[in-house]
Amino acid sequence: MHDMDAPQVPAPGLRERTRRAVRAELMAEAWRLFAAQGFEATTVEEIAAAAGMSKRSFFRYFVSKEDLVLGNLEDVGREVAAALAERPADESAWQALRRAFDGLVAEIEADADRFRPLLTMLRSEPGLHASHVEKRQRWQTMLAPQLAARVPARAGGSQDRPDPRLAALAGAALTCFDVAQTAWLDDPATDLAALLDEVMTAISTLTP
Amino acid sequence: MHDMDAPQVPAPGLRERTRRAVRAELMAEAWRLFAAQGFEATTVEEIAAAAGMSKRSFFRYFVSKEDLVLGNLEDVGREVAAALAERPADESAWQALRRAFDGLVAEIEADADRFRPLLTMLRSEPGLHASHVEKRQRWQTMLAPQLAARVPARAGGSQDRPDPRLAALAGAALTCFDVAQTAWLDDPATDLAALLDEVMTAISTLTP
DNA sequence: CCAATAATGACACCCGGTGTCACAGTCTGC
DNA sequence: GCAGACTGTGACACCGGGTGTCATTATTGG
Repeated sequence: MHDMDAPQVPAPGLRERTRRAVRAELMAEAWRLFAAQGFEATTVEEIAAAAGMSKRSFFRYFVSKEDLVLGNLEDVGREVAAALAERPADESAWQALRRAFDGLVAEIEADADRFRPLLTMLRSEPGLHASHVEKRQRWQTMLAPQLAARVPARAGGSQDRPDPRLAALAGAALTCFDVAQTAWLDDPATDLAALLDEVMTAISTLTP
Repeated sequence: MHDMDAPQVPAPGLRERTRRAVRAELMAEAWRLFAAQGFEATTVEEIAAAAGMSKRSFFRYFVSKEDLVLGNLEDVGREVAAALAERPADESAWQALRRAFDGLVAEIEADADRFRPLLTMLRSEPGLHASHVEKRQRWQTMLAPQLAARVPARAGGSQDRPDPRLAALAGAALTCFDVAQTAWLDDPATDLAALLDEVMTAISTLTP
């Protein structure tokens, strides 16, 4: 394999670099406005104007106004799924799920000052909240297949369709994460990791 | 307690009756159009015209186009919460949650032919799906407080804030319901109750 | 029958989002 | 150096969901 022709990952290329710069500029400007007037009250035209461009061009960088806020959530989901895939094989599904969140939890707690207003906005603005919940529910479909090896085979079910128990486990873990995150937002004293531990062990001990 | 002076429930009043009739008419007309062309492809103006009224009047009966589809979900959530509250006290939280779904499960299976296209549409149309997920997540806040008596007191937590473990249990049960419902849509052969049983017992047995 | 009240239609408007077109820049190969 | 091809951009019109307003029309109650 030659070098010189790597398509996207190792060669950002000037095109892609400027594109990323403009996206970052738009995000920064948008965030300033959101903090000042809220998400809904800020219009796309304002954001575009603040970054010195037309509304039409804004939509060439973000597919929607919500995408500006929630776009990177897709990658975060992939990171969690990757972390789950790399957990040792002797961990149970539930343990592995708990550990798969470690990176994200650490990241959030590391600069909580940046994440707290973001997450708070995600809960307060209705449209944003809906999209957030939906996007995060799609993590479930990324995580579920990774659990197959950690769960005994299904009793009677057909093997061709995806095992709903895996989806349920992944979904329950994500619910725990969401609940812990919410409690963490409401009570700045406690730390997120402890909350997640408490909530996930509650599921394992209180479900029979 | 006298009778004769119940304010709204037993005395619909002609005003409210016609209002309900118009709402029903709009829903029927809308559903016909949705089935023919899909949710997004059907415009509010079409629905209103089909029911013989202006677009403006449509929004006097439904706060949004999505509300026409998801409006009753609010009441369904209340029904589930009521069913949960009436479960015998000796049932565990998880058992009570499972049983609280019985009414809804029976209702769905009773006329599956009506629910199947509805639920399928909720999953296929993106905007609708987002609102659905969000609305159903609000069931969590209705169910969680009912579980307090079925769960041992928290270890170190403050008593003034809501117990996140309750929200996690309710949320996990709702996730199970959602997963079972999805599997039921994909595989018309199995019955919903059995799927819900399988998935909820999977959570209780596979979480350690 | 008449006055207060509610429902309606018509119209203008906002905002998120898209399609289109013409124009500028840049990057190629000749 | 130049003709392209490709890309990014602004301008404009347009769509559709949703709202504010106002004048007109039922309905209701006295």
